[in-house]
Amino acid sequence: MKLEVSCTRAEADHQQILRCKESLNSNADSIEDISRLMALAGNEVRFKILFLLQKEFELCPCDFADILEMSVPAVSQHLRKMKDAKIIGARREGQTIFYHISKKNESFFAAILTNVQSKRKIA
Amino acid sequence: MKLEVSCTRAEADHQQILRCKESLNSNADSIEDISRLMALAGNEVRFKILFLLQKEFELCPCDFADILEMSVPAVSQHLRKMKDAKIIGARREGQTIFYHISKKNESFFAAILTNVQSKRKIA
DNA sequence: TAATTATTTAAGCAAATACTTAAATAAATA
DNA sequence: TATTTATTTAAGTATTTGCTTAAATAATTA
Repeated sequence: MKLEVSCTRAEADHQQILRCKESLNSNADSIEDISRLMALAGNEVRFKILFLLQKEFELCPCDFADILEMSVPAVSQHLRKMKDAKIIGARREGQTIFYHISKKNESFFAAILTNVQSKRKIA
Repeated sequence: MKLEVSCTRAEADHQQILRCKESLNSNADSIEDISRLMALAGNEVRFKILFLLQKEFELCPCDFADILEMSVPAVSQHLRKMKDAKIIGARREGQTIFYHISKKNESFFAAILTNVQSKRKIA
């Protein structure tokens, strides 16, 4: 891949391009963090898990397996990804492990999940 | 995969499970829509494109190629995905095509992209 | 302590993703 | 009209993802 300027159009605004590069650079960490969160929430199964956790506060892997009609290991692997990313947390009660949305990301996902309900009203 | 109830724990709240299933069902369309948006925005390159479009209003494929330091076809394929999903729109000016965030999703992404800046302040 | 139950982990595989390079469109200009 | 420029499209490929099945942990109960 060429690393030179790819476009030679006269109208190209080089100040704008520089400004954009700097903006990406100074926000690099949070851009990476948030796009990672979005990628995790962008899987339909995980999005449903987050949607349900917001409504019910906490649920266990076998609840999810029942509700989503999928295997327990498949659910468990999704939960693990979100737990690794600190999107959700876990609490043990005997053999059962209850998952919940972590405090840290509660408001972020609340803002996104709001759109599920509002969109339904419109439709 | 077994389609039966996967978990036999006595404490399982069958009303809760039913309520969850119904909630997913009645919101199925918007859940699918929004998780699809999230998946598209969850790619770091596309997230950067949206971030830049929010700041600069409109940019062309070769601007993005310069700024993101990647090939024009690679950029173009990301733009196409977002255009197909109506996340962004396009306007032609001679040979140059300028992309912008579509009115429809402007506020949705604004809410998400806000977190980029605020997170930077905290850090 | 042995068996059962809930969950996780690991290996394997099919599908999806994101790039590459080359070719095709489309508009501007010589 | 031929050439250049901006963009898109298409084919090929390596990587990632999300499932499956089987085995491993961990806690409860008989």
